[in-house]
Amino acid sequence: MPETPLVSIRDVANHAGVSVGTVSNVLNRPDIVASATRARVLAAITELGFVPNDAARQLRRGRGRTLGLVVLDVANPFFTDVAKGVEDTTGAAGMAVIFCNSDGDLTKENAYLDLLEEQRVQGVLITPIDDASARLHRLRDRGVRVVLLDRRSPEAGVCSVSVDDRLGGELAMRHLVESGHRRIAFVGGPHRLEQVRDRYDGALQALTGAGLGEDNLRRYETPALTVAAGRDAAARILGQPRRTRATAVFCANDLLALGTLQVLTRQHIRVPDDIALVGYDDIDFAAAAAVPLTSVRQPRQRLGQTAAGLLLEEANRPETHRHQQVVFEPELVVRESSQRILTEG
Amino acid sequence: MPETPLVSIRDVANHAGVSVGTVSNVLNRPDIVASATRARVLAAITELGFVPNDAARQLRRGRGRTLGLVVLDVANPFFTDVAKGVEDTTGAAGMAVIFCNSDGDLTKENAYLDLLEEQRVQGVLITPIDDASARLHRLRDRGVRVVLLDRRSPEAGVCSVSVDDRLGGELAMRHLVESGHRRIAFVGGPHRLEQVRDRYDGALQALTGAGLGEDNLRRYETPALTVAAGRDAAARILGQPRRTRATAVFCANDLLALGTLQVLTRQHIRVPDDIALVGYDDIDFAAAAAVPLTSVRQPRQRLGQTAAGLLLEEANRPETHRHQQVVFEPELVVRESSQRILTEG
DNA sequence: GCGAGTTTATGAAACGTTTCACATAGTCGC
DNA sequence: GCGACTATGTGAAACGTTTCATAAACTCGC
Repeated sequence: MPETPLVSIRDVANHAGVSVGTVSNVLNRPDIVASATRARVLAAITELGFVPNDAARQLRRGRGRTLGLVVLDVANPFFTDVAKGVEDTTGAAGMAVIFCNSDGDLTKENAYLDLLEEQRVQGVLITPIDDASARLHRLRDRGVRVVLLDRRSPEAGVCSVSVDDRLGGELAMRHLVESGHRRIAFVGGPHRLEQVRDRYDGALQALTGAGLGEDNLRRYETPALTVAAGRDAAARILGQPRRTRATAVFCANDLLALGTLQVLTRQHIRVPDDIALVGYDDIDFAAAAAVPLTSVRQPRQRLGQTAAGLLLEEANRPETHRHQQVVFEPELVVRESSQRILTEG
Repeated sequence: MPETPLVSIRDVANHAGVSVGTVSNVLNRPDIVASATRARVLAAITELGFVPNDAARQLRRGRGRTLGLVVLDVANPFFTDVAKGVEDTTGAAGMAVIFCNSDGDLTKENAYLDLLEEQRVQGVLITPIDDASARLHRLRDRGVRVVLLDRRSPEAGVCSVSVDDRLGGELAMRHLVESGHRRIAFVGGPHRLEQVRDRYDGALQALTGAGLGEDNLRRYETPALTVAAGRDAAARILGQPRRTRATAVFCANDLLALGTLQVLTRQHIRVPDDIALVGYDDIDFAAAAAVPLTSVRQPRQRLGQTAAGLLLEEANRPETHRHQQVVFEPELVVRESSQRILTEG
């Protein structure tokens, strides 16, 4: 297959009998060129099948038309919903998203950040694995705009869009405590993820708020926030002697909860009668689970839209842009997995 | 925030006391430069924090380091698993993926293809909405490599990686017929999606193979392959008088099946006793559903890996590359949603 | 210590745009 | 019919790389 020699702006110019500058003007500021010429150039463009080369434009302009989105796990519907939000906003602005999956692996995260930097993206939306402030600062210093996603920025110099994870943990735990549970398991990890820590801290706070203590909450750390990790954690919980075993489980996300639920069901542990279960994120599948899952809902799509919006604003109006930390509030959605079914009462 | 003047290959050259050509050589063919010089250049690179500009490289070389992936629905775990497979392969090759979500909308699909063309991507992996052969041909003629994903190419000139959807439909339907069902509903759409048509055709074929006819299969067309569309379809099915209502439902994918299941459960229709249910894709959530879902499994991740592999091969060794149509075989995974539970028998 | 060969480095051209200072031609008021 | 505008178009420089023909400096064998 012979590489077809691509047609450039120069070919278009020749074909239309104008200069290259004029063709460029037709493309970028059509209003300043006389309508007759404009029509002629446009005709030449379609006739030759000209497609502008974004690399050349980018080289000249300094930055490209893409932005990077770095998430912890593509397979997690939470992130795909966020991605959808991002895409809503960028698509409307004619920009493209380079989608990167760090998979919770610092090496991959760094590799992708390098790559995005080489692409001279407009900016990066990232849910970092750890605080990584050094790395992110370096990015910023090189002119790459950064917006933290699902993570609150500790400093004023960076935009961030997040959900109040402490509050979310608090809501979940308060609900369990009010349902009478006193031996509760927290499933989540790795601990270096801020979301996990915050949700745990929130849970603890609800506990002490109710006059209970740290010994009412047993923590099961997982290596990742996945269904498989949830299954493992459930096995560990069930390894406890029945009399001291937790009567309720709060999982740091829905995937963990679904994994946990699978194991419980398979072992004929009744949910919620024997063990109550609460997840986090309220992904669409939570409601469709074996036992519909109580979960803490986050505005996933809005998270993405807002983050992309902040980035675009920073890119397009740097002079008026003020960095801001947007924090959404989560909401507890109670379903069957955490409350006795009424018909049985 | 002042745009930091980025450091270029020329700055590195000056700093290291060599020519720009040499720096470029260090970057691209380190073996041909003397190790002392190489070390000096490398030192200068880290010292100045030099990051190569991929746009410039791309401009010179003709094509970039990215490829496009266009899917029908980001929110569908089937596609995120495929994407993960793609990423496995491209990541290892140091390439980036521009992830595009056509959302089943032809306008969006076209917009993204334009954008990818302007980016001068190495190639495009796409699950097209319709056959769109004209559009894809134009792409090919302009030197953009195309690999069809989850869709068999009708012509020899294009690589494709797919799963035998007719066979999948056949497996599902044969299973239901053998379980004694005679009034079966097919839920799926839109009809212009080839996957949907093939799965339906396969189902029909199993039916006639069993000596039954088209009137045993009632079709419920959906506007999309989503959970919400599944809920609507279920409502329509339940709108039928009980005596003529289907006793089994075959859904063109798992999202539809999960939506259907939700409605059935909420209406206290027992699955599988009152209505049996079979899905398609065997996404991870199928096994974790309210009633574990019988489904037709596809090698999702391998689909992505293979497609990306073919594209890279075509890009790197165009002379030896032969276009091929890879077709995987699906596999029926029987779970509770389609068979009476033994303990009840 | 010379010619042939090898290794290593150089510098300029080219890639396809955008941008900007400048040229040209037309319009207007008087 | 002149000066001052305005509207429109031009052409070359610049962006940061890669590549390639060529130069310079070594290394041999004799």
